[in-house]
Amino acid sequence: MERTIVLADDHRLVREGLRRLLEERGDLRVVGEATTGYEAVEMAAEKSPDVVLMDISMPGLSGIDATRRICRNGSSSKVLILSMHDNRAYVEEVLRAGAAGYVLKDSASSDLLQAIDAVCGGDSFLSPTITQQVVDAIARPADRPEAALATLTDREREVLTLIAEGLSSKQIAKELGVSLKTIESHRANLMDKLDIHKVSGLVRFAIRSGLVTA
Amino acid sequence: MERTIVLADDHRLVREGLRRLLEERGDLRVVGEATTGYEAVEMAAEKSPDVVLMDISMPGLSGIDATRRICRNGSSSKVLILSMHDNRAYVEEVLRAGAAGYVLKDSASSDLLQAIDAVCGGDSFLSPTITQQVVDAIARPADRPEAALATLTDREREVLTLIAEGLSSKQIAKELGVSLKTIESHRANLMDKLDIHKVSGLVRFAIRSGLVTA
DNA sequence: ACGGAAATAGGCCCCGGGATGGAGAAAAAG
DNA sequence: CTTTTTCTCCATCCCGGGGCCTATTTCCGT
Repeated sequence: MERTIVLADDHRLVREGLRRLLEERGDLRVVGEATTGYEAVEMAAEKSPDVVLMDISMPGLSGIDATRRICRNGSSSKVLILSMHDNRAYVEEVLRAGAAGYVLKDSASSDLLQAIDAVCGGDSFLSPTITQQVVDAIARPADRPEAALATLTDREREVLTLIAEGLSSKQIAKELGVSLKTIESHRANLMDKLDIHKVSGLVRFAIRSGLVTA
Repeated sequence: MERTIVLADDHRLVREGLRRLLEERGDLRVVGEATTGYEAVEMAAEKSPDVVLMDISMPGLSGIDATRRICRNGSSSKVLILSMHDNRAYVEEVLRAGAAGYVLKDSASSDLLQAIDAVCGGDSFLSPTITQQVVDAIARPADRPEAALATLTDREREVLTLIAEGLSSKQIAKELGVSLKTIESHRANLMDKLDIHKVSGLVRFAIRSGLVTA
């Protein structure tokens, strides 16, 4: 089955190179080329390609903004970002904009072809380097707060959880069936141990520690 | 260059099948098989393979715990999880345990081979389905609150951010160079608009919205 | 020019809760 | 069995801030 593709990149040589790379495979056909974000949005609407291969840095409307518009317009086209940047912040932004994949420009061509297959199949694709970063981000967080969390007693951890869930000391007291004063003590003690003296800080600590979800 | 591999799975037929699958390629050699988590840990220490291909559900020590031990022992072996479960909770747990990749059991064999190459090269690898989930998790958060967030004025959003960062109204007033009462007004207004009347709720909303990080 | 939204500011009341300082009982650790 | 930790409870002080109401200025869109 043939896949249709729109290329969006402001450098002609890059577009021509990509076009040859893609069409070499036989089942991929480039049906349009855009040189600005605006053109990419228009062309996505006109041609309804399976994939829009989008560069981020383009004159006028950036690739990120173009992605946002295409995805917001309920298009069935998948946007695959082709970028030279491997910052995690960038990646998060384009994914939030609705991109289905993120391929680095120094990837092997096989990676790009694989990415196209993945997004056409409804899956997401991230370049290995990006995947690495995402995995690091998932793996890291639980390391730090765990130590401080361990210094709390079971009861204190329970109280902290309920604080982070938005209950007042009075509500917590009722919930746990003890006196208001008791909760206030636990509260004071855990704040002391964690050296966090604001509700906002406690909530963020509880979320980082996995006691509650944001 | 030849890669050495240790298989850890409690089902013999699975191990034998994997062994053939891997050795078919010529540059992969299975140097050991483990049937429990304990055996996997021992074998990783003895043979120092490039990759430990680890099932999660094994009698005794689970694959997750085995992964944790192997990684904590400063082994240079990469652990590649081979699992039938695609729960995000599972994935996060094994990644935190130190696994370099996560491959689903219903993947194509080419995915598995690719995963082995990736982790040997120092990259991480996630099965496409898993990548999809991770991307969703990154992309989603900004969707829901965005509507409510849009009803806030720039100033209110600014104040909300500072509240979530733990500043008191007085500090925010100083920071923004306006009167305390002004901040209290903004505060009251944004709480009204969001219908969130507790600091804890505001902080969680701000985190979900991406205004601040946990 | 007029109406509305946003940003600014003030007053008043009162509740939640942080800081400080004890104190007794039960459970775990030694 | 003693010591320590944990959980329980109480009092006083006073600040931060939520609820409620009003008012001024600026700016934007009609």
